[in-house]
Amino acid sequence: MGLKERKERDRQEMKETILQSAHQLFVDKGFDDVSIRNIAEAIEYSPATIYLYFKDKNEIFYALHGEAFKKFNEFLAPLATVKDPFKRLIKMGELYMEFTFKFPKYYDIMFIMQAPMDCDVNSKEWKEGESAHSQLENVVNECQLQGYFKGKEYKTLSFLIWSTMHGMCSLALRDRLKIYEEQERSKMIDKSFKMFKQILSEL
Amino acid sequence: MGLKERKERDRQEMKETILQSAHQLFVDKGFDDVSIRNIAEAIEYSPATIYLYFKDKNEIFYALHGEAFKKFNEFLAPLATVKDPFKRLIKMGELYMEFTFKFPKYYDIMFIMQAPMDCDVNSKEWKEGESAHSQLENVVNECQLQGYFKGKEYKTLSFLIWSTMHGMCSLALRDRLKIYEEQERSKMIDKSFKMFKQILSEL
DNA sequence: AAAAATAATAAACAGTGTTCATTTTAATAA
DNA sequence: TTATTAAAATGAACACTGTTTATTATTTTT
Repeated sequence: MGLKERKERDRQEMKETILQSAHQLFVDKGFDDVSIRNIAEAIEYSPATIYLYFKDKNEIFYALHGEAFKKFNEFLAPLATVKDPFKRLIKMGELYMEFTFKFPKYYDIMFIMQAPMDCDVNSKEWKEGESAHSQLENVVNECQLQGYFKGKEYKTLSFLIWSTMHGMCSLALRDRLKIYEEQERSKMIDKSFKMFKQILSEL
Repeated sequence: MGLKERKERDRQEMKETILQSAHQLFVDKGFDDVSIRNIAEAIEYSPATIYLYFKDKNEIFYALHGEAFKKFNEFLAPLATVKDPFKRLIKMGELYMEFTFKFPKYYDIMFIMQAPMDCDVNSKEWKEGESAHSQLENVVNECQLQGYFKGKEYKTLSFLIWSTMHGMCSLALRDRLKIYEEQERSKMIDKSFKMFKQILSEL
């Protein structure tokens, strides 16, 4: 009687196949430059078949969005070994930045791209994203227990820290540093990040 | 003998007409959702005509990009009346934020959208953008002369300040604050901006 | 083996940016 | 004023896009 189950398994496998192809193309070219037809061609199915497994391109967006956050959370795994909360916060920033420039297309989909309105706040993809964020809030909170960031609301400060990191990363990714000389440019991110860390340590 | 000149004037007028239509549509719908055909229809010309005045859609992007920065610089005009450099810096941040949420489509094109690689660094559109940025660096520099931000490179700090403002604004514009409760969300930007101003004052 | 259910697809629709041969309009010369 | 030349505008096409639907092929069930 394992028929229904096998059917369901096949279905999940097909979804997985589609997503793997989408993933591959997407990492190379970015979401907007990958068409349904591209994905279909890669898996040697017709474009219409994609629509039997995903409602529309947005649904693929969300799947990749979730995948990106999962990858991001894995990327943050080394944090577990850092006991001191402030050091962990700093390390977190460093990993954030490393991830950004190592997987720019993922960063794009995670934080920059116009995300479709209708997202399911209860999906496991969403939880994956929430996890990363609460990890930040937790470490900031822990810092406060150790005497850092006195008199500052940890949630607000967390958002401010995230904003700063995101600002630097997204301006770089979206080529808004051309106001700086070629040489200056590459070091601007490093220098400002260094300054940011210093400011945090004196807060 | 003013024939060549009139021709050139007509040409500029037509470019202006196209740009005005593009502008209007764009402010409503955003760049990606405005097609060449939309613009053509609005000015009652054929789509092909647009290409007699603009090389491609990117060239229209740049024109609007320049326009946005011009508008932004005008928006910053009130700064001239603020003598104290630190107060001026704060006011600049407030205007930056106000501009962002008043003209989100412009902000998008200025700082978020993937800008085409081939931009002319010597164009007047570009200078307009540079002006806003050097205004920031100048005011930060002036702050230092008054004793603020001791021991910090003003250019680096300027970028860090910009990054923070951009981070908050762009995360909000791109709907990345859904991790916060509906009620909390609307106040998060205000609270973090307030905290940022406080941090700056103690730097 | 026939009937019912499922899966895959070809073809079409309405849209996109862009190009080019053709036609219309305007300026010049006879 | 008319014929010729130069400029401006366009219709139609190309190669794409996301998406839908009627049709065909494949399984599963009777």
